[in-house]
This record gives sequence, structure tokens and C-alpha cells, in this order.
Amino acid sequence: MKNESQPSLAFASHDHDHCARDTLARAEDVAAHAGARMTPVRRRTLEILLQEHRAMGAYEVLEKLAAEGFGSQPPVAYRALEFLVEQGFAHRVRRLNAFAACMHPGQAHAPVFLICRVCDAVAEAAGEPVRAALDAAAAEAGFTVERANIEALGICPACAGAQS
Amino acid sequence: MKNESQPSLAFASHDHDHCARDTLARAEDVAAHAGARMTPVRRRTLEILLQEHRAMGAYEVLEKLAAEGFGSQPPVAYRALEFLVEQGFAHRVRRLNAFAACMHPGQAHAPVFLICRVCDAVAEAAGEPVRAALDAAAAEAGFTVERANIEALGICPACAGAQS
DNA sequence: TATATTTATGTTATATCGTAACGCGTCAAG
DNA sequence: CTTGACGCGTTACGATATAACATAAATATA
Repeated sequence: MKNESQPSLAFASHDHDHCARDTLARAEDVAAHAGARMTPVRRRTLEILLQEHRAMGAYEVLEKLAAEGFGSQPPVAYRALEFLVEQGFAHRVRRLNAFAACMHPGQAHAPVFLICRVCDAVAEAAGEPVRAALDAAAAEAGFTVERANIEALGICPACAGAQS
Repeated sequence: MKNESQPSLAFASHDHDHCARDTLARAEDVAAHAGARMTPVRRRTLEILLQEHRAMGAYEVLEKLAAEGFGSQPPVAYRALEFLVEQGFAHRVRRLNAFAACMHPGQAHAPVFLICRVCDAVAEAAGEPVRAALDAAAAEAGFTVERANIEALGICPACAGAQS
């Protein structure tokens, strides 16, 4: 880990508790509709991601789960996270080997992750136009896109302002 | 590894030997201009990626290097690959934990990788419009993009045609 | 040229991330 | 109330990646 701090998932600050509760409720709703089983480990995993509100490694999530009486072995975390990603309740940020709660469960959307190389903050931006361009580029090659990972490394507003 | 086959990097077939030689020459040229040192391991690493013409894991590259008398430990491969990525002579495909030679060294370009989930083939598509959309989305958040990984998972033309 | 400085290579060792496979429990459908 | 699918937890291991250090080669400096 390059940085031990706990970067927020959004660059702008806001009421985490509220948005976490709200997002969890929406996810529960979507799951119910889809017939997906929101079990205790899965729910708690999503809650952890929402509460921390940042990209977390699987082992980091696992620690928290284990401390709360859930299983303590890697597959426990990986399976819960995989479920959340499949349902669209969380995203995988490959550059960081990490996972982050989705802020818009249920809404079809192309997540774009903006990762600050200075402070490691991660923000999820709206990527519909990006996705559209990607689909077009893929179509030229006869390729059909099902899922996409779009991750940008750069400088966040705070760090851009901070440097001399 | 999901698949033991060796998927081509481009969906359309072509003269690999020619394009590999040509691309290597261009990379050498760019390196010379930039003052970057194209040492034997680095050159050979790029040649391997070009010849194989597919995304390769670091350990896979390492095996080949070791067999040719270069160092046999992971850092040897990782360092050479890191150099190539920094110079823009290769790209990292994070979804596959792999590296692929860049087909357009020296030209500023946003690589977009199209990864077939059936046959594991990987194609590098032109991503200028995608990158433009990404830059715009980032700008809205006050974020400056320096590097981007854009990777799409889906179905390649061959596999789309093959299914019933 | 001789020496200092940087850069690259190779090594050992270890950290980090991820998955296969199996047994048990639970839950919902018939 | 069985049975079959699914989820959870475990052990064990595999795959990916990096830290730290010693040596050597290239480059810069005196």
C-alpha cells in the first residue's frame, strides 16, 4: 500500500452516514427485485464498503468481517465481493486491487474511477459518454462490450491545489 | 489462467514478423530520441511481447528471459516491463495481470483493450474519442488525467459468430 | 584518464492477492 | 419432510508483485 491514509471516495465531502444508509436501502431493494439473496455476510460487506467510503482491499474487508464473527479466510471476502460486483452493488478497481461500493446501484451506469496518484483518493465519476465512445470503438472491431473497467490515474483537485 | 491457448492480440490476422520488426525499430528510435536506455533485457522483453503478439504474464516473460541467459527472478521481468510501459512501448492489461506490446510506440494514443471472455483474445483498439470523453468527465470533477486504463470485456467477432 | 555518480542487473527473501476443493449447514421447492 | 441448490467456512495452495541489498556497467565529472 502506497499510502496508509484513508482517502474518501468522493473528492467533495458530504454526509456519509446518510448516503451510506440510502445506498444500502436501494441495493436491498434492487436485490429483492432481482431475486438475489442478500445474506448477512454480503450485506455487512456492502455496509463496510459504504461506511468506509473508499476503495478497500479484499483482505482489509476480510479483517473487519472476521472481527465481527464471520469467516476469517480469504474466500469469505472474495465471494461476498464478487457477489456485490455481479449485482452491480460494488465495483472492482483493478489498479488498486481493491473494491468500492457503487453509489448508484440499480441504475445502469459505466463507472469511471479517478485515482489520485498523490493522495490515493478515488472518485467514481459518471461515464456514460465514455462508455458510449468505448462501445463505438469496439463496434468498429466487431466487438461487443459487456463490462468495462475505466480507470484514470492523475491528480485530484485537492492535490493539484496543494502543490507549490 | 482461464485458458491455455495463445490468443492473438489482433482479431484480424496479418504478417506478425513484419509488424514486430517494424514496431521494434520504431520503439528503438523513440527511445534513442528520449534518451532512454534500451538495454539487452529490455529490448529482448519487447521482442518477446512483439513476437508472441498477445498479452503475457510477467512470469511467462520471465521464463523466456531466463531460458536465454538473463536473470531468472521476478524483478528482472517486472523491471523490464515497467520500463517498457513507462516509455509507452508496452501496455499493462490489468484485468489479465498481463502485458502487451504497444503497436504504436511514440504516437500519443489512449489504448483501449478489448478482451474476449470466451477465447481470451485481446485486441488493442484506437481510443482517442474514449480518452477525450474520459478527460471531459474527469474535468467535471476537477481531476487531471495522466494515464488511463480502459479495458472492455465482451465477445469478439469470431466467438460471436461461432455460438449456435 | 581517473574518479565519482548514477543507473541497471541480478539475487534472496518475502509480501500481497487470489482460488481450488471439500464438508457442513440452510433454505426453498416439490 | 426430503432433496437439491446454494451459501458459508475451512484448509491448502497458487499466482502475482515488491523490498532490500550486492555487483556491475554506463555516464558524468574532475
